Amino acid sequence: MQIPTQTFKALGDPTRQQILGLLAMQDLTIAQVAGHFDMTRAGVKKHMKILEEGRLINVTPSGRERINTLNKDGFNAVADWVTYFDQFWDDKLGALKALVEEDIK
Amino acid sequence: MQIPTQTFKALGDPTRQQILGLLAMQDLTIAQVAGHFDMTRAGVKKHMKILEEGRLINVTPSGRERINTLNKDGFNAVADWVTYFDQFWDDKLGALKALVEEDIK
DNA sequence: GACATATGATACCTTTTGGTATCATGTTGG
DNA sequence: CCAACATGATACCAAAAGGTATCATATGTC
Repeated sequence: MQIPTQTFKALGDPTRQQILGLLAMQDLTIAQVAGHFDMTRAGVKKHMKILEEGRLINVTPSGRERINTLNKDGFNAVADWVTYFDQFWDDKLGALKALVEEDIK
Repeated sequence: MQIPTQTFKALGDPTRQQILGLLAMQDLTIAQVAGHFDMTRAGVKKHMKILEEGRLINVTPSGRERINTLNKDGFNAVADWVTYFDQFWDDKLGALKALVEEDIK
C-alpha cells in the first residue's frame, strides 16, 4: 500500500480546498479561479500545480485557455487508503482481542 | 461537512507516516520513536504535536513517561470525508447526465 | 535529599512554502 | 501582420516548517 502523500499535502490547505470547491461547481481557467480570490494569477497557479501533483485536478488546453477540471484519481487514492487502513485497524483490534483472551486462560 | 485539514496536513509528510507505522506496531514514548530516526527528540516532538492536532495519536501520561498511541479519530474523519465526497461526486455525474439528456430532447 | 532519567519549552538556524512582480511565449481576431 | 489576451516562467521576498542545542521541570531510585 502506497500512501498518497502528494494528495494529502494538497488537501491540507484551506485555499486549495476552496479552489476544489469552485471546480466542483464548474470547470474554470486559472484566471477565473483567481477572480474569486484576493490573489494574483501566479499565486493561484502554484496552488493548481500542487493540486495537479496530488491528481486532484486535470488541465485541458483549449486554444489559448487551459481548462481546469476535478480529477477523481486523487480522491480515489485517499478512498483506497482508507479502505486499507480500516482493514489494518480491524486486524490490530483482532490481535489485541486474541492477546487478552490468551491472558485469561 | 467540515474538512479535516489538520489531519490531511499531518498525513502529508513521509516522516510522520513512518511514525504512525511504528505506533501501529506498538505504543511508544517520544524517546523510543526518536531511537528509530536520525533525529533529536525535540525534532520528533514537533511531529508528534502535529499528529496529535490531526487527532491521529493520543498521549497518555504514565509516571514520568508519556505513552503515544494511535487514535482512530483522525482516520475516521478522513473516512467520513471520503464518504461525503463520493456522494457528492455521484450527484455531480447525475446532474451532468440529466443535462445531456435535456440536450438531446 | 541527591542524582539520573524522561520530558517540555525556548531560542535559533536553515529550508520550504505562499505570494508578488515582471517578462517571455503562444493564440485569437481584425 | 499586429494588437490584445491568456498563460507560463523566472526572480525575488516574507512567513512558516523542519531541525538542533540548550535549559528548566517533574518523576523514580538510592
